[in-house]
Order: sequence, then structure tokens, then C-alpha cells
Amino acid sequence: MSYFTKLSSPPRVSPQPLSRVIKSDRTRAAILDSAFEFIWSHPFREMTVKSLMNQTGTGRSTFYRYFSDLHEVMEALLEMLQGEIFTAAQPWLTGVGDPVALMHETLDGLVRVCYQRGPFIRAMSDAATTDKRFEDAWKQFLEGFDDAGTARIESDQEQGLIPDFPARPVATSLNILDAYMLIEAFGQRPRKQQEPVRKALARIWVSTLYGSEWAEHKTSTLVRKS
Amino acid sequence: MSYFTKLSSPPRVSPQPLSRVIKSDRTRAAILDSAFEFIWSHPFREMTVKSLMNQTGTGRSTFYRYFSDLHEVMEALLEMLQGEIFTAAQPWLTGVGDPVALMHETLDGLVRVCYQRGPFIRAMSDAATTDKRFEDAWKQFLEGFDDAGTARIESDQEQGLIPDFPARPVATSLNILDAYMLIEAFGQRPRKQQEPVRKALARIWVSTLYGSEWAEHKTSTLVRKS
DNA sequence: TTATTATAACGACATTGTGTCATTAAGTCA
DNA sequence: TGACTTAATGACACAATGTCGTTATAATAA
Repeated sequence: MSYFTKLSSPPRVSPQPLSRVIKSDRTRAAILDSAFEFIWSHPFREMTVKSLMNQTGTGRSTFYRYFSDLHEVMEALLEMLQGEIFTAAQPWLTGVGDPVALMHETLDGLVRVCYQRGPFIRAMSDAATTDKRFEDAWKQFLEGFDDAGTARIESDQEQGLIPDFPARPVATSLNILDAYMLIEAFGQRPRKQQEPVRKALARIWVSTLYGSEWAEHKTSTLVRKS
Repeated sequence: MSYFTKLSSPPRVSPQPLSRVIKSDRTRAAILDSAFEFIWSHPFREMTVKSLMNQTGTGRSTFYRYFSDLHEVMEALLEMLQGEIFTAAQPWLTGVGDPVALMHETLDGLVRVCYQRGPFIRAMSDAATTDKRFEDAWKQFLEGFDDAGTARIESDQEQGLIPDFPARPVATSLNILDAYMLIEAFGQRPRKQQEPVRKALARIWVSTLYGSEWAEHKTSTLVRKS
């Protein structure tokens, strides 16, 4: 409803046209709001320009003044989501201390965010199959996690916390596991329960990286220096 | 080219209309061939009824005598794929003997089939996002593996080979891992190398189910009775 | 407040794809 | 070959996209 409308006029640092361009910002925000709302209760495949503009009061063709197509709207929404998810994943990706505990912290965060934004993330993943440009954007989003995960694994390998194996394919696999399991579980109402999902993911990540002896625990005696 | 044309006239056991319905079978097969070929070199999103019928010689509207829409074609193709993949997965799902060895056998088979059919499987997964009916068919296909995997895990748990945890969410997770990792790696040319993918998947499956101490080996001393 | 001007919104149009239907053509079998 | 069943066709209605020239409405300066 108001998610984007609230932020409709970003702080303008520019010199002259101080509040000259305000109306357009509000319309743009209205379109994003409309898409946000639409996605909450419909699959992405049912989204049309008409369906979005019906909710904004303005005519359909006005849409094209702000976005070149529906996927460009999704791209704008993805940017919003990106920060939220990446933040949730931080503990294990960059944190210091017991890596098993960090792992649980990260998965807790991811499950929480994805539960809350489920249908939204689902829509992103769906939209990625129908447009080359957005497919690339989505892929790049996922690759960000591959890079960060690979770095963390390699760093832990240097410290002897994780056995020596090629880090990237495992990091990629585990990220794909997260992404699509979370989309599957929370992407459509009724959403599944959080607890079994969290536990399954934790078991797989911990067993694979730190050893199955820690799979039942939320902490370990492994410690990360530096 | 000839994948379906060859099989165009299935052995008819029926009494009277022996070769009465032949022409229609050939056209249907031509459409399936056309779709099969199309998918090999184009993303699913570019497939149109026109693009398929151009390759068959017959006019566009004839398509609707055989299929109600593009997704129904995909459904027919999915059935073909289904057997191939399920067969490849059999060793671990139903086999007897060292489960780690069986696991490797199954993953080898899956990687081989998915490498060969990559763009094809990718198209299935893409098509599942754009049509409710086909989405259900695809989901049911995946659920088949969830059921079989869950059964195998529970059975191994009873024998003490796998620790006691809720089997289904882990089975689901690991299947999602396979499906989307294989699609990601082999779904578009140039396809990635098979070896790193195979190894990453094996590491994750084995560590999670049978313990990370077996992750480096192709066999174990665990044995399955019965 | 009003005039000026930038720009947002509109509606009609061309285009592409879908799915239907009455009609025509072709194939199958006696 | 002729009868007649069934496949193929092309025109049509519909839905959605994206463009463009025109109109209406903001914001600003007098």
C-alpha cells in the first residue's frame, strides 16, 4: 500500500529543480506499490500492465513513461529485496567466532526474511524465466552469494576448519539449495512451517561444511580466529 | 529430428481401425519433434505455436487439433523425460548394499542424463512458472522423488545407518538441490563441466546422510541388509 | 493570483500472439 | 473409384504490448 509511496521523494541533493519533479516520483512509487501488492496475492504470470495501472488511477499507457516493461518493475523491486536478504546472511559470511553458531544465525535470518517476503521472492524467481535482462539480474544477485560463500569456505579451509575441496561448486550448490527450498516452502500461501525448513537446511549446511558431528547442535567447539 | 516421428505409430493392438488413424499420429509426432528441436536451441520463452508449426509444414491452426496449448506439448515431453530420470535415480532409491556406493551410482546417472538433456530440463522448469496446469505436473514429478527419497532415508534410519531426524524436509531439500543445480549447470550452453558438479552434489548428499567421514570416498563400510 | 512553460496523462493505433469455427481438402477403406 | 471420415485451412475475435501525437495539469515566476 504505502511501501514506496512513503519513500516517493528521495532526498534531492541537486541544486535547482528542488521540488519540480515531485508528481512523477509519486506516480512511479504508486506503480511499484501496485506491483508489490499485486504480487502478494497473484502469481507473477498474471501480472499485466493494465492490472497494475488499474490500481494507480492513471491510464495504462502512462506506465511506459516510467518503465519500459514489467520486468523493469521487477528489477526495481529486486533491488529493494537484495539488501534485506544480504543483511540477513551476514553473520556467517563475514562474522568471527564459532562458525556453526554463525551458520545457525544466518539461516535463522534467511528463513525469517524469506518467510515474510515469500510470494515476493517467488515472483522474482518466476520473472527470471521470462526475460533475458531480468534473468541476468537475478543470476547476478545469486552469484553475489556464491562469491561470498566461496570466500568464507576458502578462508575456513585455510584455518583447517573445513576439509579441502573445491569451494565454489559446493558454495553454489548450497546457495541454490537455500534459494529454491525457501521459495518452494514460503513462495505460495499457505506457507509451510518455518521450523522443519530451518532444521533441514541447517543439517545440510553444517554436515557438509563442518562435519555431521555438529549437525545436532547449535554451537561447536570450532573457533575462527582472525 | 526423428525422436517422435520414429515412434509415430505405436503398435496398435486394437482390432478394426488398423491404419486408419495414421496421418494424425504423424502430425502429432511432427509437432513434438519440432518442440524438441526448438527447445534445444532456444529458451522456452521464445516458443510460439507459429514457431513450432513452421517446422512441420502444416498451418498454425492445425496445432489446436492436437494440443490445447504449448504447455500441453511440454506435458507430453515431460512424460518422456520422466522415465529416463527416474531410472537413473534407481540405484540409491531402491538398491541393496553399501549405500554410499549406491549414492554415487545414482548421482553419476543423474549427472549424465541431465548433462545430455540439459536445455530440455531447463525448458520444463521454465514452463512450470507460466502455467498452472503444467506447474502442477512438474511439481508432481519432483514430489515423486521426495516420496522415494523419504522412504529410503527412513528405511536407513531404522537400520541405524542414518541419524534420526525428520526425513521428508531433508529429502525435499536434497532433491531441490539436485534439480536446480543440474538445471543451472547444464541447462544452457555452454554447459559446465560434469566433474565438479558431480563431486559437489556427492559431498553434500553423503555428508548429510551418512556422515562427512565418507565424503571423500566412493564406498563405505556401511552395509544395508534386507 | 495568474501566465508561462515543462511535463505528466491520455486515447487511438499498429503489432503480435492466441484460440475458435465454418469451410475446404485430403486421406482411408469398401 | 466412390463414399465418407478426418485433417488442414484461413478468416475472425480477442487480449496484451508498446508508440505517438495531442491534451491536460503541474510547478514556478511575475
